[in-house]
Amino acid sequence: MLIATWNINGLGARFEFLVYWLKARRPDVVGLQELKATADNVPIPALEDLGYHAAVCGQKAWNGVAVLSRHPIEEVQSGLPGEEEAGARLLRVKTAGLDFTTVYCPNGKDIDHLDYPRKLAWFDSLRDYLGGSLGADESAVLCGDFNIAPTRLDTHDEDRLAGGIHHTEAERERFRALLDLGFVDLFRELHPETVKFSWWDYRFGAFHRNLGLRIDFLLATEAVRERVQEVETDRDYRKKKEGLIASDHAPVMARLGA
DNA sequence: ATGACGACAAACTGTCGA
Repeated sequence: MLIATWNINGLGARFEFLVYWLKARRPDVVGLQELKATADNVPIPALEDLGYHAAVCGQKAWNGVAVLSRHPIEEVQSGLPGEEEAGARLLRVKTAGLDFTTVYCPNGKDIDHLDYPRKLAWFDSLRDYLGGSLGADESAVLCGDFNIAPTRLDTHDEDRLAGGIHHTEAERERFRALLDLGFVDLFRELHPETVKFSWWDYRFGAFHRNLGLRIDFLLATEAVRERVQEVETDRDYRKKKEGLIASDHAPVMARLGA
């Protein structure tokens, strides 16, 4: 079974590219972020034709998350409780035997911006919400765009960027607090020393110079981690495909055994 | 190296992203 997370940067702009990727990789379950679309803008019949069920937590223009699954989906939670003002950023479902949550965590903009303390507070809310509802032996996945580079291995320039947005100790504490709930970072578990990014700026020729960040994660509980065979960043799909423009994020995928 | 890119809403420019 293949699970994945992907910030697609606009469902309307990316749908054809998304279909292309779904056909190529055939993931069983995928968490999508940054739909920038409402639920009724999601082309459900086209997804059904490809064999996917869909659950959507959307809003106009910004944010928005969804789960696509080749297995039936039971929606558990749409929106992070207490953080409604931050937008459509969390969706939790049961599918394929998993407690599967996908999140689009706030960016924060800059450490001097009002959005930065709001970002930290949002992570506190996420920890409190999950901490109160996560079963110890559960097969749970928490995936998405976390907008935090957890360690110096997860950024192209720790020396220059440390202390700035995505690289502050306060953000990194928030990330570790999620791990403390019983999650592990699947990519880092399998590749303790590997520098591989999941996001590259559209500007500066950043992708081709590999000036990126690893901010998209598949976190999972031990029951899932035991099943993991491989984890990879689908870097090839950060590239233009048949004239279609890619997202600025690459998908991150994990192969699970039975 | 902070400009370059791209999406979106609304309007042909501004805001946001990370």
